[in-house]
Amino acid sequence: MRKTRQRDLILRVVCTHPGHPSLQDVYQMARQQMPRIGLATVYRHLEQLARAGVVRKVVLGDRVTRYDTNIGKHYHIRCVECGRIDDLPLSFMDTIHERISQSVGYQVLEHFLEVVGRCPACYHGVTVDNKAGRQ
Amino acid sequence: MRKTRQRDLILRVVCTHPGHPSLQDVYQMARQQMPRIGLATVYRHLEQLARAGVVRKVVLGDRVTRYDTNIGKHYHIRCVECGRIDDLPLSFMDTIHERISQSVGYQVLEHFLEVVGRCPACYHGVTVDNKAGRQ
DNA sequence: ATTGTTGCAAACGATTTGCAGGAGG
DNA sequence: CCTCCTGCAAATCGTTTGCAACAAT
Repeated sequence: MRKTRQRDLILRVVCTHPGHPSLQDVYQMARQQMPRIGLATVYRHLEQLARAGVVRKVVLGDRVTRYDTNIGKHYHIRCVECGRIDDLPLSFMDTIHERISQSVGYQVLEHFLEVVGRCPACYHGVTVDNKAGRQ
Repeated sequence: MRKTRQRDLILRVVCTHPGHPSLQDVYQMARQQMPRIGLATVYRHLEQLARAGVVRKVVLGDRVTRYDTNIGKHYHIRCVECGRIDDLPLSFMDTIHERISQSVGYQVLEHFLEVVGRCPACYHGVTVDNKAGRQ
């Protein structure tokens, strides 16, 4: 992989981002520094970063792909009103894999836990509604 | 809501189905009995059934909407190769809601657990590959 | 010079909506 | 006869891919 201005920018943007940026989020942020950058370029670099293990690709119930800069195994909570994502302070259940592969015949690869709710802001009626999405 | 031939058919089809049919699945099955039925009709009735609590709408990591006829709270396992879905023999964690709403400020509404793996058939190289989909 | 990378635009996959005509009550 | 429901087609939404021009080595 070559070193390019785009690559550097995307890496910088995604690593700087505190939260769980979606492809569109990263794209918008990148455009502020490089207005003519293409969505596909951002997409391909994020995929590559995910394959390389630098970020973790996350798909939740709202069907949006997000790239998590927190590599460690953990779960997420999503606000049904505004789309905000937070990490869950819940210990990762490593034992689940063995427990399951016994009972179902599956070879277990991974598992995801998603909690859905209303974030503090939305719960108190201050809904901002960046992006809704429910199931 | 009126009683129509389409409505009856869709209810019958979805309730008959043993598994976790997607919109497309129900559509295809319905078409066998009523070839000119529209996808939108199936979609709208399934949404309505979900709202009425007759079926449960489920979105997993492959982004496909499925309608689960098993109303009880439970989790799912998905085969990364062929897209097969099964219920998980894992007790539903009711305590999770209280535990979480304490630590994060969210009002917790619901939670989903998805295990991803390879089903017996695909694990043993007999992959049928109905529909792939990974994250 | 070679070859991987970029930007644009178009393809995709699945869901969701608009609307004129049709059927239920 | 009045509405709600239906089928068709088109819109949407986000992701993914094809490709000719471009830039890194």
